[in-house]
Amino acid sequence: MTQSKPSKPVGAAQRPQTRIQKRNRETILEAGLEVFSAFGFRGSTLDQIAKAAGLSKPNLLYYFPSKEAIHIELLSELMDDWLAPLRAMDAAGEPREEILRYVRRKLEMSQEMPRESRLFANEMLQGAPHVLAGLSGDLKALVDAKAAMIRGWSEDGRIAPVDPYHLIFSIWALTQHYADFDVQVRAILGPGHDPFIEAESYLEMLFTRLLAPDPGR
Amino acid sequence: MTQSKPSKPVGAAQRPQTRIQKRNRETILEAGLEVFSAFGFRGSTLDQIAKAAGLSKPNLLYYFPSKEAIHIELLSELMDDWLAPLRAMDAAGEPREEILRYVRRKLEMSQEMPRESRLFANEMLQGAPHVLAGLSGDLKALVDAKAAMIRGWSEDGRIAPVDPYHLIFSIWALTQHYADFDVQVRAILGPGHDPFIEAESYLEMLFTRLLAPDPGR
DNA sequence: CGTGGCGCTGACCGTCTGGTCAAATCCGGA
DNA sequence: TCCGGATTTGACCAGACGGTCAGCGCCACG
Repeated sequence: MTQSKPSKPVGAAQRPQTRIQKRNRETILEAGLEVFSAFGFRGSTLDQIAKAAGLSKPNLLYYFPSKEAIHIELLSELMDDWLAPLRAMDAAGEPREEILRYVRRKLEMSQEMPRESRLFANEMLQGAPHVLAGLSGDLKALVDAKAAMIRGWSEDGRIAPVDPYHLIFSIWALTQHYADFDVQVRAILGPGHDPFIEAESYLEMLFTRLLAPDPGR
Repeated sequence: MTQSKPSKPVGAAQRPQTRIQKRNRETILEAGLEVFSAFGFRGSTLDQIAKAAGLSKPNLLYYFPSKEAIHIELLSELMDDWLAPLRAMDAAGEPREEILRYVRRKLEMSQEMPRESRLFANEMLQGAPHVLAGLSGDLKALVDAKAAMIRGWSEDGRIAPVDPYHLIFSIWALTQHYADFDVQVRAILGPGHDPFIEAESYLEMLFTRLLAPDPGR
């Protein structure tokens, strides 16, 4: 029977005990984010991650059972942070301000956490093999709730009538685009432009016009 | 000196002579598109592509000098098709109709050519190592020209004032999102929804409201 | 000042991967 | 029919990859 390695930390199941464990797990996840977001899952190697973390490859595998485990851990951590601003959208607030705040916050996150955005985009492009369950579960439930809220605002005439699901999609698409396609955006704008500053006022204008109630009547 | 393989086809430099060559090159590119778009460049293997093409691996390398050569060929072919609708935007047309036609065509392409869209997105996420030159060259020139055109429309009061560059970015982001994040979109909408049909009317509405001249005054 | 277990590592393994090569097969034109 | 080049392939290679393992240091605690 198996002996040895009696307390090898497995995945994220148990409580991370030692502070060394906590520190090294965080170091590894940080390095994993750096590498995975730049090269994708299959394009990244344990050696790359180990080097970025300043640890040896076997040491990585002492804290995580496999390369995939690091990836999965990153993705599940990500989903929480990523959706927090959507959760914060408040039915009691002023509708256009709530939506615009969400747009602004999401754009901020694209600027400050482009690696997370790319990691997520990569996962989606591959067909979301690791998070598909989460998508049609938690995420769908959250979006359903918020969509109902937005629909309520539309029906009350506080914002123009819009499909709330596609409104949310368009917020995601427009904000994450500036992180995921950063190279293209910068190549086209040329030097001397800050994509994110310009995007902020552009998106504010776009959603203001889109949501203005009684646009023509 | 090198003898043998006197007429081995190299890249896309020479004229593809035989019809066998033409057929097989097309078969390989089709298979490469299938595999690369699903797994990314590093995530795809020559064996996968060979299997998808129904050819042997050495045979692949008889027609293309390397895995990367297949990838590059696909990307450069792609850029042309991908930008054709933008090229077709006509200064002489009715501005809103020209822009909306572009949006519709781009959305159509997302639906009909999702593999190309994902291939391109993958390349962007990795920092566009193979097409960076093209981005800041041809692409930038094309976008500059069309942006100037759109700015002219704005200044003439035929559409509302908008930053033309970010207008173009938003068209790309909103249409390609439905191809690249297809899994997520479908997971959230649930069965019984056709994302692309809904997207068409949503985007038409969005850009109509965005571009309507004299929105409030 | 032991000592037991946590933390860490060099060496190693089996597999996969991109690519090569010599040889076999195919095929159109003379 | 025959031939030379075009096409195809099985066998192979060197390196990279994810992962394993036995053992070594080190440190907290008694």
